[in-house]
Parts: sequence; structure tokens; C-alpha cells
Amino acid sequence: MTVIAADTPEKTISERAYRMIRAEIVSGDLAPGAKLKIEMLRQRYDMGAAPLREALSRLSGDRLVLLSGQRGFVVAPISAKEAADIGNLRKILEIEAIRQSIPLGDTAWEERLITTFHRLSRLEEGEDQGIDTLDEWEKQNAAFHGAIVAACPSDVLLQIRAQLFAQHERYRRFSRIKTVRNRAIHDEHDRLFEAALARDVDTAVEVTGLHIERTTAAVVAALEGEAPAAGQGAPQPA
Amino acid sequence: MTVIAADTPEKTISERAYRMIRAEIVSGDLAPGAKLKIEMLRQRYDMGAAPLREALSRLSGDRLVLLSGQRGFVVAPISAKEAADIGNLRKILEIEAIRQSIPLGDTAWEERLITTFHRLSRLEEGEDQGIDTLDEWEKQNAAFHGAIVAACPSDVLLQIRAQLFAQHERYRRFSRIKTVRNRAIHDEHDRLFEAALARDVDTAVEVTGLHIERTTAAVVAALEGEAPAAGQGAPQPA
DNA sequence: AAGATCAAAAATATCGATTTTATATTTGAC
DNA sequence: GTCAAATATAAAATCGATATTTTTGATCTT
Repeated sequence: MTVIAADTPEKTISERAYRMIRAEIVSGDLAPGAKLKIEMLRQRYDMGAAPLREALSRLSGDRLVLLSGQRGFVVAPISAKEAADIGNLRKILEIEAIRQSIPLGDTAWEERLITTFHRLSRLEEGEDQGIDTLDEWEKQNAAFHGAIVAACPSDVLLQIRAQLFAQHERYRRFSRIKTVRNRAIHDEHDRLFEAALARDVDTAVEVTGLHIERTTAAVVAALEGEAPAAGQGAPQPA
Repeated sequence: MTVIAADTPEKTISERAYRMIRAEIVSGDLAPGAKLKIEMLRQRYDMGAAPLREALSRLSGDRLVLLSGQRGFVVAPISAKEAADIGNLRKILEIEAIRQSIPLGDTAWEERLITTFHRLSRLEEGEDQGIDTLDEWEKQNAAFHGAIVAACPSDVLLQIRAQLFAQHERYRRFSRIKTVRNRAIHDEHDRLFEAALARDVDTAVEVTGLHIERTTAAVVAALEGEAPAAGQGAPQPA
């Protein structure tokens, strides 16, 4: 979540590295705790060490990568405790962003809201499309929630919110909880959508709070059932 | 605010670069909007380009540096609007951290609290020592507020809080508002200290809220009186 | 066999040089 | 004289190579 002039469409190799590695960490392709050896990344992405190290440095600020003195980079490990912390914080900040956004949304904001909700609904209500529905759902889910807060005038808030959203997404995906065609989740999205359009801030806030709380609880439960902490012990391959 | 194994006492040049540049930006030695040319930094700090670029990459995640596609790095500009945003957000997060910290503070926490408050008080009540009291006050102020939230169990929260604290500090210093021997500020610190020791969360939260609100208002007023936005137009020398 | 010591291998961090891109300057046309 | 194109300059981004540090593995000792 580096601050970059919004108009930065991958002008540098470093930027590409940042996005690619970030995506792979969030999706779980790079497992929690996995060692990020420069040489291995060089081959994987076909670039020099410099842009990779810059990208990893930035990612460590996003809490997706851990940087340890002369010992290199590691994908941030995962724990049930942190899942809870992230959920709690994300709730607080998402709510604040919504409070600021909804009253200021203009026509373009409404239209974007409608579009993204529609796309998300199709996935949540339609027939199961098969394999990579999850990637697509995560994308549309992020777009929908992003649309709600898009009118929030505070860049600082939006940036931190986006950071937490990404961290939360990583946990959600890692925990393999059922999201894609989950009736309760879709109901909440639906209610959130209606409240936002109706400019009913209090309801939107309430629904969002519950939405995040429920998801977080499910993630924490899944992680606690599985193991106390993943990505701490023996190294996992990428 | 990169995630580094807490035990990282400047093992690398990159880490040193990060800390030094960060300190200079927060203190204002590197002015808002100033161009951060690699060659100039190389000479200033006597190191190669690689560690500098890594440090700057990390700083861009802290919103202290702005990174723009093939155009290099710039010290983040400041604006009255952002001052308000940061203050607002810092209030929310500081309060949350206090809520989590105070109930969990142990004996060591209490002792640290007492020590840091004492040191801060000496500066705020004692005779004016002269020139670099401000640096010292900022240091003790940070230590005191840090001590209050030190028992907060959420690393995520503490990290983001620290980020916002640094940003807020930069604005405070830039705006040149009177902090060091300000009666109102010392009163608030005093009340906050007592409330924390007494484990009176509600009072601590209330005082902190006011404390941050008042400071932020003063900063915003100072910035609005001065200029709409600093560090946007013609380049300022470092 | 467990532990310590040393040597070899691997990986990190950094440098100096090169390539690419942006900015400033000159030149020429109208 | 003003604008635009062409050129020169400066800076950013990246690479390949090297120095340093950590980790691994082997050897020796008690």
C-alpha cells in the first residue's frame, strides 16, 4: 500500500514485482511462512535482485512479508490471534470509511455501486461455475466493498483500509471458509447494498459490522480447529 | 513501519537508511515536497543506491515518501486536509489501543508509564532549556504515549498506530504550534497519566480524544493560516 | 552418541556500471 | 518572438558481480 501517484500503471519492474508477489501471497500461492529467496524469485519472475528487494520491502510494510536482518524475507506467518486482530481493526476502519463515504457519494458512485453489486450477485446467486470461481468472487467482493467506500474523502483511511482488506482476504482464503455461494453472506451484501443506496448510514454500518464479525469468527474458528499457528515451524514450499 | 523481527538493531545499511531518512522527514529536515534524488542521498549518507531505494520504498508505505513511476521519490507533501484526516484517524486508533492496553497492563507497564510520564513532565514543567528542547520533547512525548498503549496485544493495531503517530508528529512540528511548555497539553498528559494508572479506561479515552482533537485543530488552523498546501508547487530544498 | 569446532556451501546485502527514461536546452521554422 | 522538434543532460531503474553473513555439513573430542 505504498503511496504512488494514482496514475502508476506499472511503469517499473519493481512495481510489477510488487503486484505479482502481493497477489500470490494474498491468494496463498506463496504459503504463509515460506522463505522468499531472491534467487528463486529471480527465476520465477525473470528479473534482477534490485526490483525484487524493493517490492519485498514495500510488502513488509503491508504486513504480508516479514523482513529479518541479514536473514532475508519470509511470507508473513498466520495465526488465529492475528486473524481476530485484523478482523477487529478492519471492522473499525471499514465502518469509519462507510460513514464518510455514503453521505458524499454522487451519481457516479451510485452507478458503480449498482454495477459491482450486480456482478457480485450473479456469482453468489447463479449456478456454480466450477474451479476458479473463488478468484472471481474475491475480485468482485473487493470491488463491491471498494465501491461502497469509494466516496470517502480520506486517502489515509482508504489506504489503511485497503491494507487491512488484503490481509483479511488472505486469511479468508487460507482458512477455506465457504464464501462463494453462502446464503448468509449474500443476504448481508444485499442489505448493505440497499442501505447504501438509501443513504441509510446506520444500517449500512450495522450490517457491515456484523458481516465482518461473522466472517472473522468463521476464519478464527477454522484456524483454531486446524493448528495454533501456520507458517511458523518447518518451512513450507512456495 | 515495516514488519521486522523486533530484534532488528540496524543489521543492514538499508535499515539504517530507513531510520535516518524517516527521522529527517518527521523532523522536517527534509521538507515536504522535497525531491529525493538518489545521487544526492548517496553523498549525504555515503551508501549505494540499493539500500536507499529499499528504504524509500518502505517509507512510501508509511506515507512519508511519495513514489512516482520513472520519476523517483519525493517527500510527501502536506495539506491542511490531510492533517485533519490523520488526526481523526489517529484518534480512533489511539483510543482503540488504549482500550485494549490499560486493562492488560502489568507491573512493568505501570513502571514504564511512571518513568516516561516523569521524564515528560520535567520538560513540560521545568525551566526552558533552550534550543533543542523540541526534539527532546517529541521524543519523550512519543515515549509516554507509547507506554500507555504498550500493553495492547494487537501488533497490527500498534503498527498502524505508530505510523499515524509519526505522520501526526510531522504535521505538529511543521506547523510550529506551541507544544513544549503548553499548560493545556501538560494538563491533559497529567489527567491521562492518572486515569491510566487508575485503570479508568473511559476517562483515559475521553482525555486522549480531546487531546488529539485539540492538537489537530491547532495544526489545521496553523496550516490554513499559512498556505493551502505546502510541498506541492516549486521544489523546496532539503 | 552428544556436543563443539571448523570448513564449505548457500544466500543476503551491497556496490559500481549500464540502460532506459525524463527533463532541460538548444536550434530552426514560421 | 513563439512554438515545436531535436538534441544534450541529468536522473531513475536495473543489472551483473562482489563482499559479507548465515546456514549446513563434516570432523574431531569427550
